[in-house]
Amino acid sequence: MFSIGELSRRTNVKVPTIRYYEESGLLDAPERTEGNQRRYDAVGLERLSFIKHARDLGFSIEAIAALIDLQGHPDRSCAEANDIATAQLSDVRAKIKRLRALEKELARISKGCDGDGVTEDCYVLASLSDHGLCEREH
Amino acid sequence: MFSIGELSRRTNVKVPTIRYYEESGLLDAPERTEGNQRRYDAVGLERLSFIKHARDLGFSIEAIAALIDLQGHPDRSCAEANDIATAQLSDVRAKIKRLRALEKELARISKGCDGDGVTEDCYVLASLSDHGLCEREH
DNA sequence: ATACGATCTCTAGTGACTAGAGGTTCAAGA
DNA sequence: TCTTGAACCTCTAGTCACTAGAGATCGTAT
Repeated sequence: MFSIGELSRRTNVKVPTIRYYEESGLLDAPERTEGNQRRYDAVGLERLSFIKHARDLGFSIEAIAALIDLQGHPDRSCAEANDIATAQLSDVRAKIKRLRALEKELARISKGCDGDGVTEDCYVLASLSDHGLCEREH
Repeated sequence: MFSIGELSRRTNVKVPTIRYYEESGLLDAPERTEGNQRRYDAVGLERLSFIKHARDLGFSIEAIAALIDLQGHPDRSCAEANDIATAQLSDVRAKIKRLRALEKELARISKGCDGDGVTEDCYVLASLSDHGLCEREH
C-alpha cells in the first residue's frame, strides 16, 4: 500500500491529475487511511499505467473509459477496442496531414522575410493579411 | 457598414467568436447603431480576416495580438514578426514529429488485432496495459 | 513533542471557444 | 404604419484535461 505521491512518482502522473482521474471515474476510489489519505495497491498502479499510456497516445478520457469498460468484460468482442484504436489512428493521421500543410505555408511565409526590414514591408505580416498570397488552401 | 452577421458570413468566423475576439482585445470595439448593434467597416473586415488566417495557421490569440501590435508600428523591425512565425513553425514541426511517432505506434497496435477475438486476448488492450510491448519511446 | 513535508478538499483559472436564456432591434412585407 | 420574425444584445455557464492556490489536516522522522 502506498500513498498518492508514491503512485505519482511511479507513473509520472501528477498528484492532482490522479485525483482528477478518480473524480472522472477512470480510477476507482482507493482505500483510505484513518486520516483520510488515499492508499493504493498494485491494481491501482496497473490501472493508472494503462491510463497514462493511453493518454500519451492521445486517447481522450472518454475513449479510455470505454477501453476500461471493455477490459472489465473479457468475453466481449475485441472489435470494439480495435474500433477505438482505429478511430484514434485516423484522427492522428488527419492531424498530421493538416499540420503538414501548415508547415509548408509557415515555412514559405517565414522564408520570404529576412528579418532585416521594417514591419511596413514585412512579408510575414503581408502574408497573413492577404490570403491570396498562399499557395494552397488550408 | 454591415452587421456582425454579415461580417461572420464574409469571414467564416462565427458570431460569438467575433464577440469573443473583441472581448479579448484582438478586434477594436466597432461603432454601434442607436439600438446598440455592432456595425463594421472595411477596416474591421480586414482585421478579422487577418486574425482568421493566423488562427487557421495555428497562431495563438496571444501571438496574434503581438502581430497586430507590430502592424500598428510600421517603423519597428520586421525581425519580431519573423520570430513569431518561426516559433510557430518549430512548434508545428514538433507536433508533427510527435504525432508521427504516435501514428506508428497506433498502426502497430491496431494491426496486431484482427477484431475477431474476445477482449480477454485483445492485443489493443494488452498493448495499452504493457508499455514494454511498444517499439519505441513516446 | 515537535517540526515539516505530504496530503486533504474546495474553488477558480487556463485557451479558445460554444450553448443557452431572456430580452431588444432591425428590416421587409401587408 | 404596423407586424412579424430573424438577427442582435448581454450574461452566465459549459467544454476538455488539467493546473494553481488557499487553508486545514495528517504522517513520520527526530
